[in-house]
Amino acid sequence: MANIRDVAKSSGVSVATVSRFLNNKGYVSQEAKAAIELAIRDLNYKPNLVARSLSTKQTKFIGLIVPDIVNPFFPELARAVEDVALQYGYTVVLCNSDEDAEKEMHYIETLQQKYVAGFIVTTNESNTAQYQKLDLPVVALDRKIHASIPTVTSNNHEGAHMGTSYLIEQGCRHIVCLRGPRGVEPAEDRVAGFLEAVKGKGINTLVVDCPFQFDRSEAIAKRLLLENPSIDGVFASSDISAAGALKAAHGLGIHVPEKLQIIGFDGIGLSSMLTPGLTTVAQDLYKMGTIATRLLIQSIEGQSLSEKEVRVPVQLMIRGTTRSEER
Amino acid sequence: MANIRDVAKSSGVSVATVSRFLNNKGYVSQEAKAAIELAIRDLNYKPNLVARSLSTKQTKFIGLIVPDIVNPFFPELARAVEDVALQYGYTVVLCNSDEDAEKEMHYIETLQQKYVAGFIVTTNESNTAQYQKLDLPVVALDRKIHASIPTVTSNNHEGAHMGTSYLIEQGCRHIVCLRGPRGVEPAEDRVAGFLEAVKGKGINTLVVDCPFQFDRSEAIAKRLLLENPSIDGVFASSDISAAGALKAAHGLGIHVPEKLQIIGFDGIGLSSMLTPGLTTVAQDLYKMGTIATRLLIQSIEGQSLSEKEVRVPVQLMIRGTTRSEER
DNA sequence: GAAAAATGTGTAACCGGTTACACATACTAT
DNA sequence: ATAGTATGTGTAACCGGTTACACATTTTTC
Repeated sequence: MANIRDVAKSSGVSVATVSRFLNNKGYVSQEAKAAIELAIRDLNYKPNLVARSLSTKQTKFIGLIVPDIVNPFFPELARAVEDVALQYGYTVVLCNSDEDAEKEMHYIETLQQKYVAGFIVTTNESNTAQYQKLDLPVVALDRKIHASIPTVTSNNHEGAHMGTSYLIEQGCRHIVCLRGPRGVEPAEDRVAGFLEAVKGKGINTLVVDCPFQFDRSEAIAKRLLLENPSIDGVFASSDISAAGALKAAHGLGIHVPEKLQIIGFDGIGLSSMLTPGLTTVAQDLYKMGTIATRLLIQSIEGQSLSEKEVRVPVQLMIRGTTRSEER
Repeated sequence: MANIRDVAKSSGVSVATVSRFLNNKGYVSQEAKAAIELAIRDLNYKPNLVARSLSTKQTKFIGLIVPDIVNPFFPELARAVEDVALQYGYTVVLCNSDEDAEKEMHYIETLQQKYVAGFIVTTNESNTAQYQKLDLPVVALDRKIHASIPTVTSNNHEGAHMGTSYLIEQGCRHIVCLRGPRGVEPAEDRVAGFLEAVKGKGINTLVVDCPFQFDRSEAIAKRLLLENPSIDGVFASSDISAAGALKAAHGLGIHVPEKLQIIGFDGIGLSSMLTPGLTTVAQDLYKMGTIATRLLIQSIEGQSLSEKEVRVPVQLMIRGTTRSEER
């Protein structure tokens, strides 16, 4: 593989000139440019990005930290991150943390040793301190890590309020809220939105902890539905949990939406694949991912951030797990 | 950040000795070891992996090329790849190719410039030639690229045969095969398995092209079911397509599995979330991913490969979209 | 007791870029 | 005519590791 010195020799200029040409920096005469271009083509020269990184202390790698890429929520974000990254010449390093602070730490350290340019974080560990003292750009996606870290989230509170209100409008009087894990900011916001929507409406409510996992959600919903036959509505804090609840209802022979209405949150692809289609408070995941990535790249490239905290609006997707008006 | 020269100075030895210590290579006396260990702790020294890479022309990055991480099939592979990679100190670079040969080429080139250590490829472009002339280790996962490239696949032919035979056993007499895209090796093998299973059984069959996409699959299935009311079985080449068919059947008021039985292929998480649960020919995706990654790492680290072509067995998962024996 | 092998260490070149700085020339302004 | 600015270029140090090679000392072998 040809290197920059070969190009310099072949084009009759110095490496500095070639480097200036490559980086569009400083003065390079037209003749020099032409000669260098020719040499580059001749030699099929490609700059060695590792050498460049060593010198500049910067790579074009972005670390994307997700709890588990198998959870269908995250690929939708990852996809958006990757698209924007590619557009700006970056590549994405995938890090599954399993919500394990240690594993997450490990990734942060290793990638730092590899001069990663920045991180997009979709996890909510106690590593807050780590991220702050890290002097690398970080953007929090879908969950807030710390006030000092740029964040892209949905309007979770409003979304939950909207979804819950819709359940009430459609006639639910005994609603269970399958809330997400404690301490996860969006989950907390959604419970708050739920509670606010329900307040003073004379609704019988039940708030139950429920992880963002299908199997666990199904089991929890099954138990609840058995123990409380009067439940006629489920507000789930995630589509995965809603899917679990739907499956549980089917298993118990409870008709959805006639006897039980269910509403999810997220708007992942899965929600439209279920039968009936899942009514859900859809986040614009793709948009969230692109915004977060653009913020990160801005920050990497030393521009001041256009915004520090972005809230993407949320949209109620009405499908088959709630009764439609016309019935 | 301390560098190796700082460590050398602080421990009173030369950089060569420190380097030998770090890499467990060559002779280092006990005293030197102790002094270096101390210095490393003192200075909180972490080797600069970029500098190392420049010198060794090797990184610990693995490129994972997938068509689209949003397709739930691929995260399950990605997860396995990542787990094994982490175990061996590698990190995974995520590349969505969108089945676009050009995009794929772009990734291959860029990552080569970054000294990526090897590739795991789950796409089936015409880039065969590229991969061959690439003098980097490559492993093909879930699809064969070329005889010269180590490959990990499922027993697709046998699986399709098994699934189709099961449909016949359960009474299907007019089966449609939703086959995957042309030229994709596993899709071809599955059609072949289907055709073999059906041969001479007096089964009315229909083989239809159908991409691995939910929406398209639903639309195609809908049309087929409307045009051919006698169809009583669907053998889909992927769970995604099967999910589309299931949704189509529901939409048309066709009861599954009473009037129509459906069987998928892949065994992704989605299959158990549907109602009824999808009967499917399950691949052991996690295992496939781990084997592929281990092969790649073996190859990167210069060991001769234990196997060149691995076929992972497949398992029929009987769930609710087929009639169970006891009915 | 001499030769051979094993152990231990340091110097300096190398990987392939970037860039500070010195220097040269051409143009512009006064 | 002269200073000042814009344009253009090259040398060499630097980023932070690895490693070939030379050399010294100790241990083993016969």
